[in-house]
Parts: sequence; structure tokens; C-alpha cells
Amino acid sequence: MNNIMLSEKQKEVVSFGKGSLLVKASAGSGKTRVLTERICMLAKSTKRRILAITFSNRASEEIKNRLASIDDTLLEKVYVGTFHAFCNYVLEKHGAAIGYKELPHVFSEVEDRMRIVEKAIADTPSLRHLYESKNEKQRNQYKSKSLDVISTIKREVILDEDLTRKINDDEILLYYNYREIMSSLNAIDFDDLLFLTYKLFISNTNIAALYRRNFEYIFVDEAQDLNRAQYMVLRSLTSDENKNVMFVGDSNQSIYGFNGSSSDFMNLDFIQDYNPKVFVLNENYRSTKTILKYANQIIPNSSSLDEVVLEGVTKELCFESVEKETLWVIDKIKLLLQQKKVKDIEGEICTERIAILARNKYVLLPIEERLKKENLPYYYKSSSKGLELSSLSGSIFNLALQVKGNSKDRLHLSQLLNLLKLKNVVSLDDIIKRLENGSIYFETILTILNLKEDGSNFKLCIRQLLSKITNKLLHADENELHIAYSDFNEILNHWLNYEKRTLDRSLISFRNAIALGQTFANNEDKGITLSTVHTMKGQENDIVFLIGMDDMTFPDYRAIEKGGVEMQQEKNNLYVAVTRAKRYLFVTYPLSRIMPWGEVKKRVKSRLLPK
DNA sequence: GAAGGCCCGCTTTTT
DNA sequence: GCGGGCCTTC
Repeated sequence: MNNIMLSEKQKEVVSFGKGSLLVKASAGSGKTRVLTERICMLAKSTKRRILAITFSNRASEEIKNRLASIDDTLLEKVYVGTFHAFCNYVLEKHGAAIGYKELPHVFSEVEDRMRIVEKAIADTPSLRHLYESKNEKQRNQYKSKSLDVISTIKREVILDEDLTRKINDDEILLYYNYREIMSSLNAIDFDDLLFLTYKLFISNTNIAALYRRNFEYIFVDEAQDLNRAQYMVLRSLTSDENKNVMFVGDSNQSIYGFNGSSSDFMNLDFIQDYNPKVFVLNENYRSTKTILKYANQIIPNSSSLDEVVLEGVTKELCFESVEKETLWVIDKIKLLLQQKKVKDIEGEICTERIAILARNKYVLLPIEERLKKENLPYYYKSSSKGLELSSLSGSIFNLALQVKGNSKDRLHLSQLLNLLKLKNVVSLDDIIKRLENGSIYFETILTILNLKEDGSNFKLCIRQLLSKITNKLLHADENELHIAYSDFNEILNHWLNYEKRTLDRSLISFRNAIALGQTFANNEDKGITLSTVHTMKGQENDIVFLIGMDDMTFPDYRAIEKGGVEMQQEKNNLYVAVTRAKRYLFVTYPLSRIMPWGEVKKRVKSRLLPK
């Protein structure tokens, strides 16, 4: 698309000067290109910096790559990152102003937060009794619900003085207890990143002013996904004199409502607070006619077909069972790969040009099984995630790294002791004395102890450990050595990714970068893409199979029960799914589904699909 | 208060 | 298809 001329409307947006603007850009309308070209144009004219905020690491990587490909010095002037990454960056620099003398650790693992909320419940007398009367499963449900309550307070930016009006007393106590535990561990969670940054900016207007001076222009991609905390952070970054803010978004693609986001921030608050000039980009440069007509049946007038030449293929197919559905998809894929060249798709068909999408990951399991059997290459598109370690040594390293960087982190210290089956030890120095000299665990802890805080010898230490493993200089069984080797390699790769993008390095900031998913190597594996609709957002593929389109699966049965906004979000989700396809789209659904407990349930076509 | 019967809900999406 | 909650009954 980069070599195609910009349309008149796109040019208008790109060349828009100072002031606020709202660009309503439908799927495939070239919004990322408009965004990057405008950033590029402004970067040349301003002496100050530009802030470009995205929602996913994937999107920010894409923008960075595009900017670098236009001009590789651009990134010196432009900060591109997710809301969370930006807030982390602010707190790293100025957290001390709100009491974080040492860099807090970002606890992103749900398991960690579950343990902490469990303790918070135990510390809340009025809740403890109720909690203890529950069974395992209910306790987990209760913990998740509690985490959600805590999350909501922060997402909705409810300050302490307003809590009593909105939340009941027990929940307030729980919230305070959770906060106390987190702070005793010098830890913060995802919501804190935004909430604390907002608090920092309102309580230290000089610091906020610094950022306002620093960033002359602000861009927000996927603005329909903003939640209150994010919008408030953004507002504190602008002032009446300086509000050069560009929002790009599409209300029809709002699918993160469960996370507190609402397109109202873009459509109502932004318009009211910033009075932006509104642009509409609705020409679709991505998909073929049949696909867009189908999308327009799901959300009327969502895309204009004016610029579209190719017909493409869009088919809806119904099957007796999930098994038949799966087999058809596999056969169709095999056929397309055999045919190599098909109408309206230039070049040869290969597995990389095919994606299989579904509402949730469980729907993809039978397909995965079958792809494996047929030896067809595939990979799961994942959201950028942290370390995935499978060896004991890898987990020990990861825990010890956290303990080393944060002496207050008793949570991970106790997990570390559990793994090593040790008791009554409080420091890494003491731990190593209790381990057998030359064992892989000993060497792992030793490596951690040898690491310098600024990370300058990180690569060296890991490489030494790797070579000890290769040369079998360590005591451990064959299997552990084998997986440990690949784990430490993975850790090294995360470090290399971190090193590439960070100048001011330290072990703690490395750990936080991992938690925020910034060190994830985006070199996607080869093969057919398997993905949920949410993870596929902002991406595209020539041939898309959208499977499991039976009612109750897509829309999800819980959304049907709740109705209203939830159903609107399901519809948007379907619109996102359909518009991922560039040339061919196959929509399939089964008329029966075997439930996890063995019952065969009758199914009908999704109510969201065209009649 | 124990035993027996009926009903309900099982796996969402992510920084 | 199964475990658990909740209701009825003695």
C-alpha cells in the first residue's frame, strides 16, 4: 500500500497543522499509513517531540517499523508505545515524586495478583469468613471478581475521597488491603501504571508541564478502545494552549468494553473537551467486493466500496458437526495450496497467507489437532507475552531475578524457596550456600548473583551458563539440561530485544519490560495463522476462515444473556473478524457441538450473520 | 440435621 | 455428565 498515492481525504489529514482532530477511519482505510505520514510530516516541522500511543505492542512495533522505513532518524523525535509502556516510562523517571523511591516492579502475572488478592481477602475480617466457607472453585471465582472490583476502581479513576459514594465498605477495605500488600512488595499492576501516572500528573503539575512542553503533538491510535484512566492521563498531557491531539479510531471496532473501554471517550468526551476537526475515512483499500458487502450486512454502511476493483470470494457454509466443519476447512486449505494460483490473488498461495479465526481459543482446538495430523505448518498468533519457561532452572532464574531486583519481593522469594525446597532462608546469598556446588540450580543462582545491576554483563553471564550446559559441566538430568538450555536461550533473546530498544538499562527495567510484553520477539513462525479475533485486530490476511460461527459461541452465550452493550461489542467483534480478510473469506458453523461434558447440543447459525 | 431430588452451570476477549 | 447448591421431607 505504501507505493499507492494518498487519496484527497487522506492528504487532508496528513497535512493538517496545529489543533485537534478526530479521524474516523473504518477498517482497511489506511489509517496506520495516514498516522505515520502525518507524524513524519510534523516531525520535520517541530523542534519538540511527538507522542504516539497505541494499545498493543504489536501496533506500536508496526508504527515504529514504518517510521523507521521512511526515515531512520525519526524515532529519535517520536516516542511510540502503548499506554502502559508510556506510563511505565514516566514512573521510571518520576515515580519518586509519589513515593516510589525504588523502581516498583510490574506484576503482570494473574497468578501473582491472585495470591495477593487472597491475602488481601484474608486481611479483611468481614470478607474472610465468607471466603473460607467457599470451595476451591468458588474461591477462584471470588478472587477474580475481587481483582475486577479493584481493577475497576483504578480504571474508572476513583480517588480515595470518592470511594465511599461508589463502592461498598467491604470492597473499599479489600482495595486498601490489596494496595497495602502491593506497596509492601514494592509492586504495581497494569491498572496502577495508568492510575499512578494520572495521580503523579495532577499532584505534581510541574512534572505534567514538563511532559506537555516535551511533546508538542500527541497521537492516539485505536481511540475507540480508550478507558477512563487512559483518557484522563491523556488529558493531563494537554492544556488549553497546547492541544495538538489526533485521535484515530472506528467505533465499529470497539471490542474491549470488558476492560472498561468505551468509544464514548472518542465520540463524546474528546469532541466536548477538544472540539476537534472531524475527518471521515471510509474508503476500503484492503478487502474485495464480496467481503465488504458481507461486512456491510453486519454493520450497515460501515465501508464504502467505491475504490474496490476485485470481486474476491465470500462464502458461508454450514456443517452437521464440528468434525465435518474442521475437515472441510482442512480440505479447502489443502486444495488452495495445491491450486497455487487462484482468481483475484496475485502470486502463489502459501500457508502464511491463510488465517483461521474464532471467537475464543477453544474453538480452534479441533482445527489445531487436525493441522498437526496433516503436517500442515501453523502457529498461534499470541498477544505479546512475557517469558514462557518450561524448565525448573528457567523458573528459578526468573524468580531469583525478581528477588535480586526487589529486596521487598517476599512473594517471589517464597515461590523460589518452594521450588528449591528450602526453608528459613531470606537472601540469595544464603540460598546458594544451601545448594549443591556445580548443580544447575547452584549455577543459576550464581549467575543471578554475578549480574550487575545495570545489566552490562547480562549477555556474558547467560552465555557462560549456556556453554556450561552445552559442555555438560553441570549436575542435572539430561531432560532438565535440555529444556534449561532452550529457556536460557529464550531469556537471552528477550534481553537482546530489550537491549535494542532501551538505552537506560537495568535489571529491574528489564524485568518490567518483560512484564509489559515489550521484549517479545515478533518474528512470527511460519505457517497458517490461528488466532482469536481480539489478537488479530489491526492485522490482515489474504485468505481468512472464520470458524465456529454458531449462535452461543459467537456471540458468546454470556453476551446474549446480558444483551445491550455486550451484544454490540460482539457485533463489532464480528465486523473486525470479517474485515481482516483481504481476498477470500470463508465463514463456517456447525449444527451441533459436543460440549466438554460429552453432551451433543444442537446449534444454529449465529444471529449476527446476514440473514 | 440428614437424605434425596431437582436444577444449574460448565471455557471469553487483554495491556 | 457431574458436582454443588438449594429445596423438600421426615
